[in-house]
Amino acid sequence: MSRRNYEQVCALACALDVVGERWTLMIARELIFGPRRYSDLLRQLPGLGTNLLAQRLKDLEQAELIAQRRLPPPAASAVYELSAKGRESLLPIIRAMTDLGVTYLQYPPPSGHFVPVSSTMGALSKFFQREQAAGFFCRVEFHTDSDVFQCVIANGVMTELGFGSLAQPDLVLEGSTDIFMGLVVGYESVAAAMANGQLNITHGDAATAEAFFALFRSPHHPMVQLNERTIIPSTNS
Amino acid sequence: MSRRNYEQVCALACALDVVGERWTLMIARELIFGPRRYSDLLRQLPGLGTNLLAQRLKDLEQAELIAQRRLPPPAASAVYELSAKGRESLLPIIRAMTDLGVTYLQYPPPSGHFVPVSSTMGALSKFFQREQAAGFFCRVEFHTDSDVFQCVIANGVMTELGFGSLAQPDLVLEGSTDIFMGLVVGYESVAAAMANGQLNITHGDAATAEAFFALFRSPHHPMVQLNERTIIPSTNS
DNA sequence: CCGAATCCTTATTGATACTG
DNA sequence: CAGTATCAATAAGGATTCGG
Repeated sequence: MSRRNYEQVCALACALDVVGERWTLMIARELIFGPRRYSDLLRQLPGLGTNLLAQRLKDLEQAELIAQRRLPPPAASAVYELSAKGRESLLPIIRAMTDLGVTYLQYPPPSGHFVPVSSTMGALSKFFQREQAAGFFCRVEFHTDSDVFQCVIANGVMTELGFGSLAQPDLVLEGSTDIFMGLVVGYESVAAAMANGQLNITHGDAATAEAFFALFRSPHHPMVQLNERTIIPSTNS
Repeated sequence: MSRRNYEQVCALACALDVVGERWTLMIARELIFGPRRYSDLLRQLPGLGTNLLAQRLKDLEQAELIAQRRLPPPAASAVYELSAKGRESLLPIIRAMTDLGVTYLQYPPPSGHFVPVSSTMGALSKFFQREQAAGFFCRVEFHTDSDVFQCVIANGVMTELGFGSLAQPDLVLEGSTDIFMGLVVGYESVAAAMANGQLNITHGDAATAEAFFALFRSPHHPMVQLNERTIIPSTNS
C-alpha cells in the first residue's frame, strides 16, 4: 500500500516522492519559526483533514525531515520540529518556492483567504529592507488570538524572528494576522488600523510602529499599486 | 471549476497552487535542457496520462512559465520550452529539490524504474567535479533509442549540455539511459558495459570514455558503496 | 483538550479509446 | 502527432468517534 510515486531514477522525482504531495511543504513551513503542536498545525492549515495531517507528519518523520519531541511533564503535549536535515534541505526549497510565489501573490486577497501566522512572519523576513534599517533598534512583540511572536531589529539587522514573548519589548501589538500582513506589505497604515480598532498598541507608541513597518516593502506590482491607495485611508474590513 | 488551491495569503501556497500539483515540476524538468515536443514529454514521463499532460501544459503556459513555439514549416510540429520567467524561477526550485532528492536516491534502482534522458543529463551537471577536470577537453555525443544529446568540457569547464549532435565529437556513445546513468554515478565501468554490449563506442576510444566518466561522482553513500562493487564487474541487466 | 483512527463523499489521477 | 473524451482507480476533504 505504498504511496504513489514516480518510479524514476531522478533526484527530482525522489524529492517529490518525499515532499511533493499536497500539504507536505505547507506543514514544513509551519515549523520554520519554531516547534508546533498538532492542533497548532491543524488550526493554521484550514482544509487539511486531521487524518492527512497525521499521515504527513508520519511521512516527514520517517524521511527524517521532522522530529516529534515530547515536552517534559506537566506540559504533557508533544511538539513537532524540523530536524537539522529538514532545515538544511527544506528551507532552500521553500525559499525558492516563495520567490516564485510572491510573483503571483495578490493583495488584498480574495475574500475567505486565510492569513497564517507563519506567512506573516515569513513576510517580515522576506520583505525586510536592510538598507532602510541602518542603525535601527526595535524589539517588537505581536499578539494574535492564538499566537505570540517576536521580531527584533538590532543595529539594522533582524536578529530574532520566532514564537514567544520578549523580556523588554519596545512595542507590543495586538491584532489579527490580516492586519499585520497588511502593515508589512504596506497596504494598511498604522493610523488607519488603529482608528479601525483592528490594531491595538499595548506598549510603545504609534510613531515607533510606523517607523518599524516602514522597514518593509514588497517589490511586486500588486502591492506597490495598492500601497499608493493607502494614501486614502481605507475602511475595508 | 477552478483547480483546488490552498486559499491562503502565503507565497508558498501561491507557488504550490501553480507548480505544486503532481507532474508539474517533472514536466518543467523535461524542458531544462531544451525545447521538447508533446510526444517527447509523454515518452519521458511514464504514468502521466495524455489528458493530464495537456492540462499541465496549459496551466504552465497560463502561468507564463513555459511557452509553446510552433516550428517553421516543413517541421510542422510544436515544441514547448521554458520562458525566461520559467527558467529563473523554476530552476532554483528544481535545484533545491534535487539537492534533497539525491539523499534518497538509490542505486541500482528498484527494477521497473525508468531512467529519463533529462535525469541522466542532470546527473552530468550535478555530479561533475570541476577539480578533477582541470585542463580537460572533451566533446561527447550520447545516443539513446530516442534522443541525441551532447556534453562539452572545455579547459575543465562544462560549456555545453543539451540536446542535439556535435560537429566534431571526440567521443560518440551509444547505449541506454540506464547505462549512461550507471557510468556517471560510477556504478558501471566502461569496460564492463562494452563487454556486455550495453555500451557502444561509435567514435573515439574506451580510454577517452574512461577519462570522461572519471570526472563525475556522486557524493552520497549508496552510490559510493556501490561504486566499490564495480571492482567486480557486474553482469546485471 | 490532544493526537489520532474511521467512515464516507467528492475531486483528482491514470489508462484507454478516440478524433482533427 | 497532438491532443479530447471517457471512465475506473485513488487520494483528499470533512464529519465523527475514540483512547490518553
